[in-house]
Amino acid sequence: MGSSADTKRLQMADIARLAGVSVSTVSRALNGSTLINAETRERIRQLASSLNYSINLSAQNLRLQKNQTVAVVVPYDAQSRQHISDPFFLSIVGSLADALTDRGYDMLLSRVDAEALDSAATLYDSGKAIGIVIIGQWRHHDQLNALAARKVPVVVWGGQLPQQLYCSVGGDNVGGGLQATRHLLQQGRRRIVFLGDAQLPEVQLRRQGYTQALHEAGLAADPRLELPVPFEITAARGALDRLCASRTRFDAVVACSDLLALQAVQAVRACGREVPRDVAVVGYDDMPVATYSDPPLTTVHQPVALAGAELVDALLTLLRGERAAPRTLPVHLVVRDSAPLGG
Amino acid sequence: MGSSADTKRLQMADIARLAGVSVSTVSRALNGSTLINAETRERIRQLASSLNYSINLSAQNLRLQKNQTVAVVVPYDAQSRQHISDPFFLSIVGSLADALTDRGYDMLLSRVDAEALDSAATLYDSGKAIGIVIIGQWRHHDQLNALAARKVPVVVWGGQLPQQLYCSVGGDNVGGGLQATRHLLQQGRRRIVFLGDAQLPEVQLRRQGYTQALHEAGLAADPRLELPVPFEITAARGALDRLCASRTRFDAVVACSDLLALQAVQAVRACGREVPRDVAVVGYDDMPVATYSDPPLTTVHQPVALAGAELVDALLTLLRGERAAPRTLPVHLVVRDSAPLGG
DNA sequence: CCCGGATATGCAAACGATTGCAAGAACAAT
DNA sequence: ATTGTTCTTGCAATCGTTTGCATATCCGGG
Repeated sequence: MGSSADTKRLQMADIARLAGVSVSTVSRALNGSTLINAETRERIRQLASSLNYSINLSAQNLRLQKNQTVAVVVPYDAQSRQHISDPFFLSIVGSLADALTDRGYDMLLSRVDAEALDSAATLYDSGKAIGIVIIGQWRHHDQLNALAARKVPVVVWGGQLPQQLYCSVGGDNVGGGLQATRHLLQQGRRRIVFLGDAQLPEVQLRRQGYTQALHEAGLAADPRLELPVPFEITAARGALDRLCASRTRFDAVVACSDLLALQAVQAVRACGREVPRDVAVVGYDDMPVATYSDPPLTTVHQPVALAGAELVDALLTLLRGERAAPRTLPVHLVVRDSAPLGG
Repeated sequence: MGSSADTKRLQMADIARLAGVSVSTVSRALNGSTLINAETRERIRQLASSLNYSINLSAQNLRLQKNQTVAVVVPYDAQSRQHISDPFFLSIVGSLADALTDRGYDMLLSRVDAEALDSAATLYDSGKAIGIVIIGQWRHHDQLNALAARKVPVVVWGGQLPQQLYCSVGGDNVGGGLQATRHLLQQGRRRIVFLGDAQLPEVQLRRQGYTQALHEAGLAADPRLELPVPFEITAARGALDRLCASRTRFDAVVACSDLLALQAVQAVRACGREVPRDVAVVGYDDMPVATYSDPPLTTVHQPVALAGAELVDALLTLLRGERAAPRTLPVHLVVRDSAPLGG
């Protein structure tokens, strides 16, 4: 009694019966076919909408072999059971939601284990989605290549790598690393820590920019200054504290996210040094937190709103059967107090 | 040539032909029916998985009248064409993704115009989703009631109102407003600004807590101190600047989000006053930005991780045909520097 | 009065899976 | 040799739409 299931869902047959016509007529009327008498068509439409009828999409998709759903996959770290919580990824999700809605597609949001990115293909194989957007390459460039080889329509947010079969869209990571590091060098910093997990392609590329900037300045990269912190924020803090406690000197930090940068700020302060006087810090992503933080972060701005649109457009290109080339979106350094000009 | 569409998707009939059996046998084998000879079953499963076959869900859902998809709706403001970008809402989305994935459901993320919340019902009527989670009540309590009256399985993140037919899950807004305001009163603040759009039920409830705390302290609410700022952040800044420029005095602010609180901090500083010395500020939500901001925000913590789980559980209760009572989740004040103890 | 051509509608076969029922095969008991 | 059981498998109907084709109705012209 009172079950929500006792109200059976309306279907065309019901409308047809009430209107005294056949289901074919209802189908055509609702689809606006001119075969149907204009009056009848209008009458059926009124009836349907007054009953809040709307079509059963499983049946329609089955019949028309159609589907307007795109899967968006946010990988998670199975070991740490980490949630989707990184603000940057969530922003990309929001941006994708906007872009897909604008273009009339539905968005299916899924999580998959970051170690088994290829399992995302099930979403396509099963007909749940016509294509897949994966946020981040993580450690599995190979699996992504395998997906593309299988002709799964997939676009990945991330860096562009050699030997890449799939389409990627991402910020200019080399450029970002380069700009951040150059800026610090111009302010006279010489011992610059690089903070990020270089097993991730994007981080790897940023480190490439970092190294290149050092070389331009005639400096060699010091491995002791490369902190391969895991992705998770709280674990990063430990590594930072150890660095501060060690005899290793440093006067600046390039971090691979704004939250990492702020952890660095806190670690530096915890051992009695000041930002930016003793240590300048540059973040990455330019999330809202960067403007409001103490100090406001100098950071590499990523074009989030553009990201969603570019990812979706690339996927639609693939779906039309055309080739979609990887794209690199411009990034730029936003200078704030954590690594100011003239610091 | 080279089209991604030229590889036709596998179906059961293909597997059946290759295995030399009928589709019924394949169906039963893949579903693990014991009717099928164990050897045959294993052979078919191997074949299917080696071909990356996976079932067509439109067909399966149609046949089984089943669906494992829940729609999550994030309303947007059609006037300002505002994107899904509020960090709190995005966090709730992340939390829902976790909760749904854990329970084996898919999540369809949609946007709808906040003025037409009832249009979300299409997601249910069309069979796209078995139920709907709407994030926020916005101005349309009535529309939500209408949905519930129509037996659409819907759960809403928001406040509990009188005359409410739908199930809501939300933080304790009255309690949050009360705690925030009491805290400020205890620190000796007397002219407390309330910052938020009271057309939104959640804000309305928080204001109720605010007013109640004032009464407890023997104070009357001063309408000039209630700033009905729109939801959008940048527009709020203007209202704040006008308040600062006017002769209206105030020594504290209760804001309805952390970002609003930080706008208040900036406005206060812009007219030469200090936080918290001259004006104490309390935020709402306790997003990451609150810990890193300058100053770190005293704010009302909302249980985001719990929120997703509670919303999903409530929806599943409805889907079982049971009644789901509205739930109010506990919130608590986190005291940081923007409104410290002894300030 | 009959016929041709619109115009409007219905019949029935798909789409890809599931499942009740029937039936074939193998074998033992009578 | 006949019958009954048990174990496997296939047939065919079904889920809710869409759509090619057939059909029914109505009109004016010959």
